[in-house]
Amino acid sequence: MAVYTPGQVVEETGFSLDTLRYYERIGLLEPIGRTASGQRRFTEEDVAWLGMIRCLRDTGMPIAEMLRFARLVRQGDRSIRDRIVVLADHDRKVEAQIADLRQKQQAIQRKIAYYRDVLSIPDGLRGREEEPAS
Amino acid sequence: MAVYTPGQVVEETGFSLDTLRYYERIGLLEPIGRTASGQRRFTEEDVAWLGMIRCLRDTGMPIAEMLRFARLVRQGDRSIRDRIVVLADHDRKVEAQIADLRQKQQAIQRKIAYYRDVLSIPDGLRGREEEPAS
DNA sequence: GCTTGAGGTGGAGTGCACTCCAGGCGGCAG
DNA sequence: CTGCCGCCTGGAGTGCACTCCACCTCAAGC
Repeated sequence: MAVYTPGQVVEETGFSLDTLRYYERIGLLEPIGRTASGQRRFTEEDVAWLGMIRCLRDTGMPIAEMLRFARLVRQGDRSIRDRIVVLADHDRKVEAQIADLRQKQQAIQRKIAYYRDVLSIPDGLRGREEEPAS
Repeated sequence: MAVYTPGQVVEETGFSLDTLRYYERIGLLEPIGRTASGQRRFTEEDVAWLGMIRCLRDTGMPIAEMLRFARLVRQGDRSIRDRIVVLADHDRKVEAQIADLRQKQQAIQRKIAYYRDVLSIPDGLRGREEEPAS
């Protein structure tokens, strides 16, 4: 089974070396295997788990909650129902996040449109207008 | 023209009183008008600007960039082209953010589906399966 | 007149998620 | 043999965006 050096994992996952060590320290990664001289060697499984971490992190899950999820994963198959609960809950939060982002984005786009509009009115004809209620 | 007490602005904008003061201190809000005894009174315009701030902040614009935008706004109409550049640029970033979120969300949903699948297989028939490549 | 509550100030503190540093080790290319 | 590179450790430091604190003042209600 293939193993990865820290450098390769940095390359593959996009996490910095310091971040990987940090994640191990706080227990988000279980202790990573070592060579005789003490260097880390990540397994395929470690890298896959880091992929999961990336998804959760990039969708805004705080580390404390990822830790809770990590503990569930370590409990093995009997925690699968709980894991579904955690992920489904997070999925809902991501959905809400996207909806909120879309809404705010529309306000920004309206503002851009408003500015474009102001520019398209020749200076001489421009009255004292209100800005839109953003 | 209507004015708002700090409490009313907290109510309307959802920013905390401390945050409002902080925004004024760092110059994200221009100096807010005061009563004779020194209490803030926000104008309609201040509140509208706070609405803009909220959009930008909630879509991930760092304060440093909001400050740049605020400076443009203070320069008046001749900065409108620059403001469009800033907002359009940010709009693109928000779009990318949403796309990324959607993608990560799908990975999470696949994971949920995988877990549901594991649960639906009676224990006795369950083999030694790999987790999906997240 | 006294309490209560909203608000004022300057400055220190917080929480999160890293990120950096000094000093040291093991392997290998020249 | 000598660099140098990649990696090791414990611990300190960073950046961001607030948030809290102690202490003070004003305005209104009982």
